[in-house]
Formats: sequence, C-alpha cells, structure tokens
Amino acid sequence: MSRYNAAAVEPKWQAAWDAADIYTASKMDASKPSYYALEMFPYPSGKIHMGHVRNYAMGDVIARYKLAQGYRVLHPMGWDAFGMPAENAAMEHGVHPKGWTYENIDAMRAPLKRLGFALDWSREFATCDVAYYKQQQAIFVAFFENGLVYRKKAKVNWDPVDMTVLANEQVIDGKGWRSGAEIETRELDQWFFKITQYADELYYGLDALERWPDKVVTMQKNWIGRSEGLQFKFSFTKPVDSFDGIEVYTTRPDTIYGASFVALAYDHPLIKALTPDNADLQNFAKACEKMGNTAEAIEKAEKLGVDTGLRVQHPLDDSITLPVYAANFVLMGYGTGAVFGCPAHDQRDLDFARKYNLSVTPVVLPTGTKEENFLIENEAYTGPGTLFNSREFNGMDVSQSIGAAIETFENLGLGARQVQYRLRDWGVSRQRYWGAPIPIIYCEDTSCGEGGAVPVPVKDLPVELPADVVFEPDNPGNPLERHPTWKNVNCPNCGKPARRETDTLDTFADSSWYFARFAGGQGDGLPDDKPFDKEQASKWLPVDQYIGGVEHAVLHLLYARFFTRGLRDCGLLDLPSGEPFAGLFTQGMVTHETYKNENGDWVNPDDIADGKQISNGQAITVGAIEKMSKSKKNVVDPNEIIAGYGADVARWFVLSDSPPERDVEWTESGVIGAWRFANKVWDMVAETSDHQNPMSVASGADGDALALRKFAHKVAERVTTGIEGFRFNTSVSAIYELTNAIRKYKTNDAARAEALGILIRMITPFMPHLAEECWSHMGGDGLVSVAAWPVADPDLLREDNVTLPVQVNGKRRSEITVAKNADKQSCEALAMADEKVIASIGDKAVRKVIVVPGRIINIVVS
RNA sequence: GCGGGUGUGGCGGAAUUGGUAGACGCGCCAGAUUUAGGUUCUGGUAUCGAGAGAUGUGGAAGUUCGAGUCUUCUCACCCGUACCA
Repeated sequence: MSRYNAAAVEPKWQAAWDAADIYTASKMDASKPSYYALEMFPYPSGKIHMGHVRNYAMGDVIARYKLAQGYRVLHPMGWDAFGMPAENAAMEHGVHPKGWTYENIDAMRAPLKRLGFALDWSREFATCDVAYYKQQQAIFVAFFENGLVYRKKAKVNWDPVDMTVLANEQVIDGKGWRSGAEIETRELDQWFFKITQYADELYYGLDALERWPDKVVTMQKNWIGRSEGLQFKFSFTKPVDSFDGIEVYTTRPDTIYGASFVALAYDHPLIKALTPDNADLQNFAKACEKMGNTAEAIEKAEKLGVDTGLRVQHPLDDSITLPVYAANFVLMGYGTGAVFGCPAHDQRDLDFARKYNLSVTPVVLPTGTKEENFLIENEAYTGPGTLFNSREFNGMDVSQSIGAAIETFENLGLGARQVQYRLRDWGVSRQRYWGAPIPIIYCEDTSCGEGGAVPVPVKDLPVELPADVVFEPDNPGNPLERHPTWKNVNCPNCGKPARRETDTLDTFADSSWYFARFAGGQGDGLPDDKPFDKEQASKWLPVDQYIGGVEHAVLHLLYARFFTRGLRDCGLLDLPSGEPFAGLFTQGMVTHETYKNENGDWVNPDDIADGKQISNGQAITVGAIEKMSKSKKNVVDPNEIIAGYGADVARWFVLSDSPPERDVEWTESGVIGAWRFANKVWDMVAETSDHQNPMSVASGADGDALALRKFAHKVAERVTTGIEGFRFNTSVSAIYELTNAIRKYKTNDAARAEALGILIRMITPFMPHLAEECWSHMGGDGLVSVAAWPVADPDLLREDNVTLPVQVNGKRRSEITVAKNADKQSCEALAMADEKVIASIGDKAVRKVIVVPGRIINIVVS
C-alpha cells in the first residue's frame, strides 16, 4: 500500500485553492445567504501554539461547512498587534516594537497558511497598521463628539520605578510586577469611555443572546452588577458645616427599622472633612490605604471603624438616633460610599455591631419560626420571611415589603428608587508607546475646547507614532513623553501653542471593532477614508459565529458590545440590537503532561526517553496535565507536528476525542491514531482504481449495498447535527464508524463509491487536503472544498424493521424484531412468545405490559 | 462566602423528548502476516462469577413499568468572583 504523503499533498492543494480564489468573500456569489465566521484574532507573539490550531480549526470547520452548504462565507484573519510585549522586547533586546511586531506577524502567517484554513486573507490587517489606528482615532473623535468620551481625574496604580500606570492585574501584593516597586496611588487625568451609559442595555441585551454560553452571560451580568434599591438621606441631629445629611443606598430598605448605625468610607467627603481635626480618623485613613486589596487580605480583614461622634436621625422616626462611623468595609466607589447597618440581617454589619457593641434588632422573622424562638447570635439572617418590629411594614413578606418601603420613602419625599451598577467607566489612557495615540491636543488656552482639550480634526488624522523613539531599560516611562518634538503642536482650534496627548489607547479598544473593519471592506480592499463601509458592515454583522477562549468572557466581549452600540449611536453602523456577536463559543485549552527531573526542574518531553532525562540521565516524574506553557516546558510546537504528520492530522487530532468546550490533552499516541486514520482513508480511496464519481447515487442497490447506503446516509445525518451543535467529537466518531463500515464492505461497486463520496465530503471541513486528494483520485468534479454538503436521503433514514428490547421488571431479557409500524398487540404477543422471556417470567403473574412502539417493551410481573 | 460547571471502564469520551449504558478513539490481551524498527489485518476487552447470572454512570434517598438523564439532600474537583450595601 502507498503511504499518504501529506508533505507533498498539502502544499499542492493550498496552491490550488489560492489559484481558484475560493475563500475570498468578495468573489463569492452575492445572491447567496451570508455567514460571518470569526475566531478571536491572535496576538503576534511570534509563534503559533496548539491553542491557535484548535481555535482556528474549529472556526474552519464552521466556515467550510457553511461554504459547502451554499453560504457566502466571510472568514477573515488579522493581528491584534499593539501591546506591552513589543515594548518589553524593545527594552530588552534593543529592537523597535514595529519591526519586532511585523516580523512576528510574518513568522506566524506562514504556519497558519500551512494549516490550510479557508481564510479570506484579502482583508488581513494588523491593529498597528497606520491605516487601522487612523480609523480608530476617527472613532475616538466620533465618540468624543457624541459624549461617549470624557476626561477626569482618577486613582491609578502608579509604579514609581517604571514610571507608568499599571493595571490592577499587574499589581502583585502591592508591588509592581516588573519593577517590584511599592505601588503608589496617584490621581491622574485619564480618558474614559462612557460604558456606563449603556449599563442597562448591556445588561438586558444579554438575555437575547441565545447562542452565548450561560456561563459568559452570567459573568457579564455579575460584572455589570445591576441592583435595584433605595437612595435616601439621613439628617444630622446637629448641623454640620457644608453637609446637610448623609446619602445612603440600600437594596434592603425593608430592614430600616433594624438600622443601628450609619457607616461611611474613610475617603467619603464627610469623613475627609472631619479627618484633619481627628487623630483617630487620620490613623484610620492611613490603615485603610495600606490595606491590601487581594482576595486573601479582604477575607482576613477585621471589620474596623471609628465613631465620628456625629449622630443622625432615623428617617421614619426622628426620636431614634444612630451613630455615624467611618468603616473600612464601606467602599467609596460603590453607591454613595455610605450605608446604614442592619446587623440582624447582614453578616458584615453584624460583625461590626458585635465589635462596637451596637444594638441588634431583628426585623425579618423566618417563615414558621416563633418570635420568642428567634435569636440572632453571631449569624445574620438573610433569608426570606415576614417583617416584624417594623411598625407599618409588620406582617409583610420580604419580597413585598421592599417595594412598600421604597414607596413610603418616595411618598414622604425622603428618597427615591435607584438602580446601581458595579460597572465603572472604562479608563483607556495608557502611558505607553506601542498603542494608538489618543487624538487629543491640549491648548494652552484652557477656554479652548473642553478645558483646553481639543480633539484632532478628522482631516488631520492619523496622529502617527513617531518612529524615532528611544527605549531605555533604565528609564522606562513613556518614550512619547520623552520625544523632543512630537508633542509640540499648535492648537487646531485657535492656533495657539499646544501639546499632544502622549498617552495611547488601551489595546482592548483595538479589538473592540476589528470585526467591523473586516466586514466593512469594499471591493478588493479596506477603506482608508472611514473605519468601515457602513452598508457592508451592517450587512455582515452581527458575526454569526464567534470562537475564542473563555478568558475574554468579560473584558473583550463587553468592550466590543459597548463599541458596537457607540458606533451605532454615532451613526456609523446600522445594527439596531447593538450586539456584535450573535453566536459565541468558548473553546477549551490544549493541555499536555508535565515532567520534572530529580532537581525538580521542568523537563521538555523531547528530552525524555524510557523515563529518564536524555541530557543527564535523571529519573523523570510525571506531573499534572496542564495548559501548554513555556515555563512548564510542556509545549508541543505545531510546526513540528505539521512537518512530521501534516496539517490535517494536527487539525483532526485537536477536534477529536474531547468536546470542543473542554480541554483536550495532547498525546503522542492520539496523534498517531489520527495519522493512522488519515492513512486508512487514503488506502480505501487509493484502492478504488476505476474512478467512480464520488457524487454518484447507487439508487438501485439492495442487500448489503443498500445497508451500506443506509448507514452512510445515517452517518451524514449524525455528522451534520454534530457540527451544528458544536459537538465535533461526535462528528468525528460517526466518521470513524462510516470508515469502518466501508472497509468491511469489500465490493467495489456504486454503493461503495457513494459512501466514499459522502465520507470525503464530510471530512473536508476537518482534513481538507486529504479530502481534495481523495476527491481528485475518485474523479470528482472541481474542488471538494466547494462541493455541496451531503444531505441524507430521508427514504434511506427510514427503517422498516426495528429491534425492540424486551424487559422483564425493567431488566433486559431478550429482543424481538418487528415491523416499524407494528401495533402494540402484535408486539406484546411476539414478546410473550419469546423463549427467554417465558423463562424469565417463570411462574410469576404478569401484571402489566408496557409497549412503547419503536422503543421498548417492558413486562411487569410479581 | 457567592455564582457557574463537571463527576460514566485503565484513559479521552458516547448515550440532546426518561426507553438495550459504555458508541468511537487510545491503551491493553490473543492470533495472523510481515519483520528490524511511529507496520498491517482478525478477534477480544465495564466489574464479579467456571456458569446461569448478579452488579454497575461520585454517594444517599425519592418519582416511575423503566432513571446516566427528573426531584431532594450530600461529597469531590474545576472555573469565575470577591467587603457591591
């Protein structure tokens, strides 16, 4: 037999696809229905890894399947190319971020092409292309003009050594992840996108996303954190300078009669006003600022506070007064930065009350509990129940009393219903070079523009990154800031001296609209005078199927949902729902065993033979199965797999066995299995020498030939539903079964040709090169990549006879074969006559016989 | 703590309206062919039992003629999140 030679076959068909130009959306018949398949575009680190292979292989199955079904498919590829690693490389190796990035892109494009994905490369771009960030700046200006961008002072994590702002994720135990320096909190002018303007829409829009994983929807809902409650004001018992009360927010206004104190954040304006004259508050503020914000620190942190000496009146009974505390568990960033404490029904408040000997008055009685038996000790009761100790609310159920309490406050003019969000506006200023410059000019005349901030007129865009910047490892900071001339400009408004904003945009902005630019191509290219063609983009969007890692469940996917709404409201995009991705799939990771030697060092699998490390002979221990990562040395390089086994084998492997949403473990034996399968398919086709048309239909077949046809059509049905349901592993196993069936069927006749034709077309989305080679060998017309998807013939799916299991008391004892439409009586008669059934029943009495036509027969005896 | 998810052979996993549990692949066992080297082919492979048979989907209970699937409780692991008022 002849071995399938992937190394020779794969480039041949890739060239054929290129020559026929079959994956370019603009070349496809515009009258066909359109389908937009997209995988999250890669960061050009320089190397593709197995995670990429799996991600793009999944998208490719969808794209090729839809192509075969007659859709006009857009399946583009590009590069998420701005970001820190390029600047780190610049500092460490003295290279320019731009050169480093474009070299990496070239290094990654080649293996992606070798994998044979059905990608439309005509729309390729990198987010660091001037043409791209020029349009991103235009979007920024449009957002600015539509009130979606503003500037404010904000607290940031400032690294005094690297001289930059760090994201929260980059602060580890209060120290900078790179410099190790103690991080300071600074107030800096920062640009913000007004994502909170869409908080409600972003929240409720999630409910319409039926083809999103529940998990992601839940995570986004939690992130947006919508809550409904009451905001009202406590009045002081004695006047306080320049404050006429304390605004608090609560979701439990029903527990107002259980209130025993009011607590404010240490940085609440009222506390700040009191602090200069109060040593206790000064110490307290220092302690609060020091307190870590790691999960562990918060867990352990004791509920602490300082009595301010101020007292407020109970809003519904001014004879009751409550003490006012500064407390470390109240956050200025949420609600009003002030709360009332109801210790009986909130654990945090209870801990605090016990510490400072404040009263605990229960006001919610759990259903079925007697008042005299209900005691709050060290556990607050947060469950449902009936109000008591609450005057006008007594006897109400918690669920109705919340609304009643809000109404009471509103009627008395004391407060109002209020919706709160956890979501904050998106700070986009980064003190970095390798990003899109924020297109703002600060005029020396602060009456110009908005406080001197003037957006760069669209005609003056792009604000291009200067090439001549210096990266000094000892002087990190922002090279744009250090550039001798770049920031010096004249105000576009009034011509007075001005300076450029030297901050660049958060790179999450880059990935928030790239899918629209892909979709908004015109003719052969992407427009240079606008972000995207409105008509084209509106036609393709939303993306029909988006695929990527679950690590983007919140930030990227939320920012993109914000951007499409902003683009819509700026009139740039016609997308009423505002939703960029109609279907989302989050795929699992590619994992691999890890290995350690006697020193406890990670060992590369290549360096292991017979349980010993080749380079030094040390014994190897097999560790946990983990995500492939350089640090754990458990990475398998896709290039080596492609070179050794071929792209098809790599693709087939990452899609078989594990369900797509779960992790798949890369194993050598699994790869060999995939490789053997590819060879089996090729052998079957290769021995078919008389070139029967793979599109043929063996309509006259009977006997074994008919059985094979029926089976092939059944498998076609299963493979199709597997792909539709994102269960590629089940499609793969169905394909295996068909392969086994064809191999057992020895006759080289029309039925076999038909079954092979179905098989080849079904493996096309998974192993397109092998499929083309087989198709060509069989004498199929044109390219199988554009051949029609096999549709099961309903006549062949229908079975005339069925085998029914016969149970006695729920245990399977025998089986009978009956006509599909046999009536209950005849089924029962046949079952009762079965020898094994008779033996099982013995001398027991038959109580009941259940016949489920086409399914099962169960005989109940006793 | 809260939210979400997952638990099925030696392993990855099938079983999508409650109806033959273990498809398919890997591994393993036996045989055949070939033989130097990622062969190929045939058969077998949940567990206990010689056998008939019994048991079996993390555990316990329940609903049902019938439960991997539904209900309640419970255990383990994974992911997300964190003083959100």
